[in-house]
Amino acid sequence: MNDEKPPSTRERILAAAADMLAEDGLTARLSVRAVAARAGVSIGSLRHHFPTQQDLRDELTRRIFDWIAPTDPIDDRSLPARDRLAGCLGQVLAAVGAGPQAREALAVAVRTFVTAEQTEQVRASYRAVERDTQHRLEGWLRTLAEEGALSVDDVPRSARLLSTVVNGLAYQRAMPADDTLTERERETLYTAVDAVLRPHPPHRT
Amino acid sequence: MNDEKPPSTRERILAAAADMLAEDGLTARLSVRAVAARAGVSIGSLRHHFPTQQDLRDELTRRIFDWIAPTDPIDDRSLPARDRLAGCLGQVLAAVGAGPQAREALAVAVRTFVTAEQTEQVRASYRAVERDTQHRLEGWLRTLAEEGALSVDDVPRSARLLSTVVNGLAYQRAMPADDTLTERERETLYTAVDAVLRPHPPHRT
DNA sequence: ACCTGAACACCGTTCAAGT
DNA sequence: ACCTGAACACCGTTCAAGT
Repeated sequence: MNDEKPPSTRERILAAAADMLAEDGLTARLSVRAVAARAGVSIGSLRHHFPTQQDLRDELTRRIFDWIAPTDPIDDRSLPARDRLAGCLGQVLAAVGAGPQAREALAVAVRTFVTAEQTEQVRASYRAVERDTQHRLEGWLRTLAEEGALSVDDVPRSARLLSTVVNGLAYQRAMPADDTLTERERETLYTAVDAVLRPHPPHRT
Repeated sequence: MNDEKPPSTRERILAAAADMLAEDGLTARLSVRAVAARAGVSIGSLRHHFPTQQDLRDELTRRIFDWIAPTDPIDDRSLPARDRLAGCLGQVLAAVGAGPQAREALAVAVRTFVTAEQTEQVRASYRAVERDTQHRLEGWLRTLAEEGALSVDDVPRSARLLSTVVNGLAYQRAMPADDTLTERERETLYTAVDAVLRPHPPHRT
């Protein structure tokens, strides 16, 4: 059966932008004119579907994040430790969301813990959140420590670094960064993960 | 005695840019035309002294940081590389402050960039701040790379990790803190620094 | 060496006009 | 509703020309 539908203009625009991103990587310049030309669509038409250039980028990043990582891979021993740990951290970040959702998340956090009156109640709530995060991270790290990927003694300190990195990434996601910082985010995540795990677990290259 | 010297064009340009930054805060729009007009100088003249707009920004941030922290620990070669780098990051964090001051800093950042209407102006301002930070970090790392403390190829990636870590620490400083924050902060900072500098004993790959 | 401003090649957004 | 492209108001950089 033929369920091929002619791609809508909106989809063609998104596909064109995705192609450009895939080709040029981080340096891709997704200008109105370039994307419109690539999609074979007028500037006005692009603007009709995406009122601002940022709307285009937001939708694009939303799809990219949807496309990756639905499962928790810490127990998937078929993968290298670093990939499993990075996957877990990626899921934590997935909960933060991207674009407007990430901004909302940070705004809520700041409203709740920073600009709110600093009562003991507030402080306790934050400590609880912090502790949960720390426990979660330490759990993952202990799993990997049992496999020798790192020393158990390093678990708390490493968990703290990773939690700081995740906080930093969540912060950066909330900031009006450029289009898709996914690639750089991945890179930062892996740099942090490799800093925590034993140097060079796999011997192959 | 009169030691008043007529400010050079270069200084007038920097002063004009500094004024605009002081007036409008981080969202100040330091375009070639705006700065040149404010300084009473032509576009070409501005370009003669600052070949690119980023050169202007770099010099501006360099002076601002010189103003608040005149000594740069990176140049103190009597100390190990890791202590010098950690010292530089510590200075960045010192600007963030602690306690109420750190909360205020985060609140302002969120108000300015996150909950504010996401205009192109706002995005451009944040990108500029981000770029300035990145350049500053890369400058430090390049200094250490020349001494062999890390590879020049790793500089951009390492700078991004450190910038994420600093953002994460600034975030955590703003949150209702534990007592022993500073100690753990130091530890996290050093873990990150050691991750960036030549990892572990001289086991060459 | 320093300075000028026009010119160039971009950018994102708006909008009257078509279908 | 969807699409078009010209027009507008910016941007950073280049450059022939002046002093």
